Amino acid sequence: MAATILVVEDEPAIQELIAYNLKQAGHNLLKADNAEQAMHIVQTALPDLVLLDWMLPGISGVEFARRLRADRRTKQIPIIMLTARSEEQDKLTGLETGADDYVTKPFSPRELNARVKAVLRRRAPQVTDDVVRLGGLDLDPASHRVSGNGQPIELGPTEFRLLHFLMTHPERVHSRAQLLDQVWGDHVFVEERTVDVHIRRLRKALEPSTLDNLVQTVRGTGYRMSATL
Amino acid sequence: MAATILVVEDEPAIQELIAYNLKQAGHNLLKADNAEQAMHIVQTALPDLVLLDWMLPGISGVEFARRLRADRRTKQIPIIMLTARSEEQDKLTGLETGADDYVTKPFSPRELNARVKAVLRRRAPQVTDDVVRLGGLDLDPASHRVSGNGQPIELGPTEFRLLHFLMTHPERVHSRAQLLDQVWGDHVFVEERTVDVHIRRLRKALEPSTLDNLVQTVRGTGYRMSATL
DNA sequence: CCGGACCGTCACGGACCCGTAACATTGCGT
DNA sequence: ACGCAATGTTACGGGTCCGTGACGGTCCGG
Repeated sequence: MAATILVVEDEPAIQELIAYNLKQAGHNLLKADNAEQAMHIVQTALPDLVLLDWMLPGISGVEFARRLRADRRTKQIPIIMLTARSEEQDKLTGLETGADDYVTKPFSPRELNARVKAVLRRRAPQVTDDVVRLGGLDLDPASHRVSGNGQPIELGPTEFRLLHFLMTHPERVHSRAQLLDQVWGDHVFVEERTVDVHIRRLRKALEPSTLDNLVQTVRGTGYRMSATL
Repeated sequence: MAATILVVEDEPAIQELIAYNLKQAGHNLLKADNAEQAMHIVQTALPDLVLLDWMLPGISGVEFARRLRADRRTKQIPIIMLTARSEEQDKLTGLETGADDYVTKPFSPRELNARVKAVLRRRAPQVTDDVVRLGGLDLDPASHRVSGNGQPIELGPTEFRLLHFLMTHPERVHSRAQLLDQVWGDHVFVEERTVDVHIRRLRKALEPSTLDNLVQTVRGTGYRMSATL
């Protein structure tokens, strides 16, 4: 539960307030009061979470977030943005840019802690190279092998990455766009329906093990990996 | 708890009275004595609450409220209306228009403060994707799963959003128009009776868990989610 | 150069869901 | 008790979303 958190905030008072509370909650704190400094810290320390003030001198919070998202090493670091007003516009821009949540000033320490906790919990399943086991499925990223109920399963590269992602983020609905981002990679221009086809191929490959119903459709939303049966 | 409040009132004496009291309570005050002026302030300052006299020269309070509700940026700003008469008609019109509460003149400062406090506290709970539990129902936005008394429940997309909204705003009556706004989205042209049908479908889906009576009808007003039984 | 593996797209058909109307029922005022 | 209005309930047509098979293209290794 203890995490390294970077706070990017130019007002010393607010930064102190945040830092105090998060230290109380058992986190390690890093501080920056502008985007350049923050960028440097991110590159070297790779924090688990960034608390980002939306209004910054020099490079804005929006731009900073965009740069984080552009780099493969930092793209999955969650961002909580701090915004002065509860303006709908900011929220939209923020969420589009890739912020995971937002907190409007003024905020209570309790609220801040709750959000931080939620975001960290949400990102909990870290992508590792460990063997993933779930619901009778075994997937080994190192050897690139998959087996269902002991029987080996043959998968193409894309289906493998797809299954890997789904298994490491189970019990959670992923939109086709999210799957394209996470499995195909950013900035690829591929029809969303393509996801359907690969889901189909994945299911077909899981059929012999009668594990194909682990991959479930949530109509109007996306796909989900069930953890049981 | 400190909030920015806009007072729209044409009688200087009453405006002063209100302003004095609310400043004492620690709020930031904005004042307007007609609707045009008020509209301008709202657009630029985005207050947290509007105290609105129902009888105004020029554009009436009703019309002003309607305009607030028409704009996406201002539609969720709560409104407390001040009405001279305690006539049932005014209350109904007001609540239909989207006022959150009303205070009838003459009122005591104590009552006014109480109402303001209540409305601010009541402000829409922030939408998070945390699991919602209530009265035996579990709803998980992330995995898009619902269960009642442990048994899984199948819902269509609309019923899911409907139940989600009701569970996050329980013990409160929602008119059909409000439900259409919140669940269907803005600017959709859908018959209000459609809400009835989806309520029906939701109840039917909850029947197997004998939780269907959690969704209650308030005749002449709308629907409400009960927190118990 | 050829063939296989893999991928992205498309088209078709079916399943599902939604909005509406029409009818049945309930609740409330008189 | 009666009648009106509000709500419950059901059925249906249309539209959207999704599963599925097929097709052409690309990339490599032989």
